[in-house]
Amino acid sequence: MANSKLYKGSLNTIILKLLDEGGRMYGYEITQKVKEITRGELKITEGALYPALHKLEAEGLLVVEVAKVDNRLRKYYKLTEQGVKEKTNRLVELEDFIRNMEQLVNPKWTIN
Amino acid sequence: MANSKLYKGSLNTIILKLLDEGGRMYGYEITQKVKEITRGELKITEGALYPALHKLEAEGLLVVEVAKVDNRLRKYYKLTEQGVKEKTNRLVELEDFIRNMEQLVNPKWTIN
DNA sequence: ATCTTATGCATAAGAAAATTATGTATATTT
DNA sequence: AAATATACATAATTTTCTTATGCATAAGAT
Repeated sequence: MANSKLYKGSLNTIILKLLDEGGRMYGYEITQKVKEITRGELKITEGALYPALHKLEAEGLLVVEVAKVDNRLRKYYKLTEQGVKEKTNRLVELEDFIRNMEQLVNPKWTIN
Repeated sequence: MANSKLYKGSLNTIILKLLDEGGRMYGYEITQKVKEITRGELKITEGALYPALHKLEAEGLLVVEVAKVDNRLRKYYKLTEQGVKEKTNRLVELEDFIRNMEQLVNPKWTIN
């Protein structure tokens, strides 16, 4: 995914958020979008992405729709109703995580 | 570590940062400090902490000093010179990570 | 014309980092 | 006396990712 181990665990959140925005996206499109948004700093590998998509689908958070464009296969994914809810949860978790990490590395107020 | 998977991969960064501030700390103290700073939201488990400390020590980023307080054992850890450098790198990575994640979930500027 | 890169999917083996479950031992609180 | 807090440790398992590989078509470069 990246040179930093910090991204471990964040892939599902990223997928859910992008699908929420994009309406529907296919795997390769997700990898490109992420690369674009992070200006090349984060590259989603296929070995991580496809299993993650399959898992989210199996969990009922995504539905897939197969299309053929230019004689090439595409699998469009979109959020289910449950997926939208889970996306919201994941984003809250992400905000909490970021807040806690910033508090840890740059404490704004001390307790004692 | 926490209910959210996002913390996966961030433990070493947390340890290095806390030791940089605290000068020297022992394992249990780290767990309490983290709980305190995050107001209970992040609990470091021993099963994660102790192996992590041992690994950082083996990598030469920490040195240990054993003490006996109230007839109980304590292993004080502190950063080596190399540990201080690595801490700096990890904090930069953390900032990059946070910046990228915020850009992904809440894009402030579009590219196209 | 051929080779490389881009597009598009997929899985399998292995590594890394955690969780969960134990285990030992002393001190303090109820 | 029992439960909780303090203090360390490891082993089995799970989760998530990397790395490597595989197949196939389209487009661009030499």
